[in-house]
Amino acid sequence: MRTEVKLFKALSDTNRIRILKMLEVRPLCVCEITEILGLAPSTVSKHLSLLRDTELIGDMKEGKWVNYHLQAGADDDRVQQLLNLLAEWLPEDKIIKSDQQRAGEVDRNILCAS
Amino acid sequence: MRTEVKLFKALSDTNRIRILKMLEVRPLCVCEITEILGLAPSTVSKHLSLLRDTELIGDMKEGKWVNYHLQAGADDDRVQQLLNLLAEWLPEDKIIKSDQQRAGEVDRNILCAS
DNA sequence: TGTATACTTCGCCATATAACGAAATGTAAT
DNA sequence: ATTACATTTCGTTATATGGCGAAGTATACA
Repeated sequence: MRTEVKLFKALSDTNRIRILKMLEVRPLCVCEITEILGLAPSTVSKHLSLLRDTELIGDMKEGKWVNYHLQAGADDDRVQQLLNLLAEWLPEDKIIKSDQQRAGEVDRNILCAS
Repeated sequence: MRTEVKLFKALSDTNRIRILKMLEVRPLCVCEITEILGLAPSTVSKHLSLLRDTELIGDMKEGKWVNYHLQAGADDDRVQQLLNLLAEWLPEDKIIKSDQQRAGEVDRNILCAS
């Protein structure tokens, strides 16, 4: 039951839901997510490692950036089921829609260290 | 997004998951759930009202008892989707199996005020 | 009417969580 | 090498959460 509770805990935070919904658009690095959420980088990093612990997301190093992505085709069925649910949810949420649009537009080269 | 987060929060506690899985067997009153969980009645009552707030469960007064039941055919699709997921999950969990067996066996007339 | 029973509400305490900034780590570019 | 930058880790703080027992409410039964 530990796994299940951990999954639900991971999903029970507004900022983590926002992150997952952004990642539906495309993989993003920490500074892009940080910019969109408007939180401190350390805070975002913590949310991301929590999500990664549940395998809802994964990461890929690319030079000095770390790209986070949804764990498509996750080993754990439960992860996939929850991501599927979430993909159908919140289609009309204003914050989510705005986040997703920004996720499509942000450019890390302009954004970071500007 | 508030509703979604609230739903996930409701599900991110071991004892609340146990309650929902017990209620898959049949409706139960507070003292039955209290007995199975081994918590203080006030604690169980709090969990139940939190679950009721999300409409994952509903209640029906029956004399001096309050029967809680899963919200089958919930108004909110999301509630139904989560209950469906949960119904498939944890089929082999020892605690859940034991809880469910006890839920099938307990008799409030013997149990309460004994 | 009074007493027992089932449940809820309230106040309290311990722990968990989310936020931040500062410091540490690792990579790229000069 | 040195510097800059992206990210993580650590320490701290404020708030949220889950637990309990005591007191309150409501219903049934004597």
